[in-house]
Amino acid sequence: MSIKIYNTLTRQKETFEPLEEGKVKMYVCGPTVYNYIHIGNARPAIVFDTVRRYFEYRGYEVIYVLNFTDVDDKLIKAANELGEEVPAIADRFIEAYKEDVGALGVKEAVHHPRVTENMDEIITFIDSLISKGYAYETEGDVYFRTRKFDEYGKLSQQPIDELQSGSRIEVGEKKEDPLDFALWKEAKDGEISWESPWGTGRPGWHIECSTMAKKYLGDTIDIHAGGQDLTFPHHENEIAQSEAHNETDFARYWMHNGYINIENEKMSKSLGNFVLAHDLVKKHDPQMIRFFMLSVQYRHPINFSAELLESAKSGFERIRNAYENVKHRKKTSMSLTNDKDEWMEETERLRQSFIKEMDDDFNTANAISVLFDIAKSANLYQQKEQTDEEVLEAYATLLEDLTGVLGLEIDAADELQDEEVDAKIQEREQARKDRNFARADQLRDELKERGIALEDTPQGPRWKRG
RNA sequence: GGCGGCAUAGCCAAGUGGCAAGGCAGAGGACUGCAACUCCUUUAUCACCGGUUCGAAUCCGGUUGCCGCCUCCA
Repeated sequence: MSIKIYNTLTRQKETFEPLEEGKVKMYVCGPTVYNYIHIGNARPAIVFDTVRRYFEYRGYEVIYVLNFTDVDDKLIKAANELGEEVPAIADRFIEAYKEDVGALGVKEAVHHPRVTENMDEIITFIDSLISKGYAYETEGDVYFRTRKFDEYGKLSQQPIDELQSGSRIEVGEKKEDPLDFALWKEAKDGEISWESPWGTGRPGWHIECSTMAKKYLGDTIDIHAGGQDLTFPHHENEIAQSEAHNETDFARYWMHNGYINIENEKMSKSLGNFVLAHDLVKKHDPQMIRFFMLSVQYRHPINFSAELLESAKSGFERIRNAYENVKHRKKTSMSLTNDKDEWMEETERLRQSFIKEMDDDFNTANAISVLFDIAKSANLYQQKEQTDEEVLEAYATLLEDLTGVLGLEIDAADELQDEEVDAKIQEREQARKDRNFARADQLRDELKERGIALEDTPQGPRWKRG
């Protein structure tokens, strides 16, 4: 069995074949760090983290690179507005990004390159493009000669002449052609800048990714990923730069995630209808946000609302309950042999069906439906009069493994310990024995007010927070 | 104007040629002292109109509606 990926470049699903056996070289376009990220920015972080986790689950080593754009127009603007230096702002929001995305279960990348730390490589890259005739300098700026790259438009599948009709020609244009894009921008007075053969300035937006992907992963990488809107022009330009420079294919598989909408409208900083991940993870269990995001195929749009988040939460509770049911039952189970084998086979069958769904272009929506199948199966087994410890353990492990692949943390506190709660439960049990149900209910209500939910099972009472 | 996507039950969402997954919400039942958890039962002429086919949500043509990219954007 093999993993299939929908490749934007070919507009079809293709079997994944790594350049190097057992390795995946993956570059994801990261945030421009001038503000907190909104939940739209959180989607690619979560989606591609899940892709990475799945590759790892399937035995690949993933060299995961996610860059930070720590100098550009928006950062300079923010610096002016806040009266701070660009690096201070960048540092602050890189930390915030890591914190927010970390709360959402996203693993740290293997490399987190920053533009400002790769300035030499960027300048060398641009210089080399000029030598090859793919770029030219005018009045301190350097532009890429777009029409010289024959395959321009192959990712977005736009005929080059149609692009021109839509492109904006700015006043005081220094470009040879409106399609040309900036590799290097001359610094205005007081702007943060670096020395270069073309005077002081800073890199254009696209060049950083070409340079850093090459530096950390090589001339050709396996997977390049990002939001749908980056397809054009960002990724198209990256291809042009990298392939002109390296004279080989840049990325083999291009993956793009769909948008998050608010009230069916695109969420964006410019429209002002965005929800900051920073705020959201404080209001809701970040696990639920992640579960919600993964409940839809990554290429499709998601509509976001508090109601939908609640609905996802109820769903995830079901899976978590099944896990707790199994864990709890394990305490009172014994070893049996009669139907053990078929249940063990059942757990393996369920694991395989999860793999099958994820193999199909990381279909997390279907993978989650397998999680629900597992929950049902586990609940049915757990309710039998006699249960086998190994089977229960197999279900628990299965749920831990597969929720882990999705970056979800199911492993709640194993042994809840609280003497005061235990004392109340004991008291309630006595009251129940005495058929003093008024007192028993009173005790249960008291606990509930403290955020502790009691559940009576055939194996005795248990409790959980929430 | 160019390129592309979407339309499936009250809501969310898979499925892309062979009897329409799953979840949430609702209804009924089992379990329970009552609950909770759980289990069982239950809800769809797949936007519309044509066509291809033994067979279409799925392929083709058209219509309508919504959305995105072409300009900073995940």
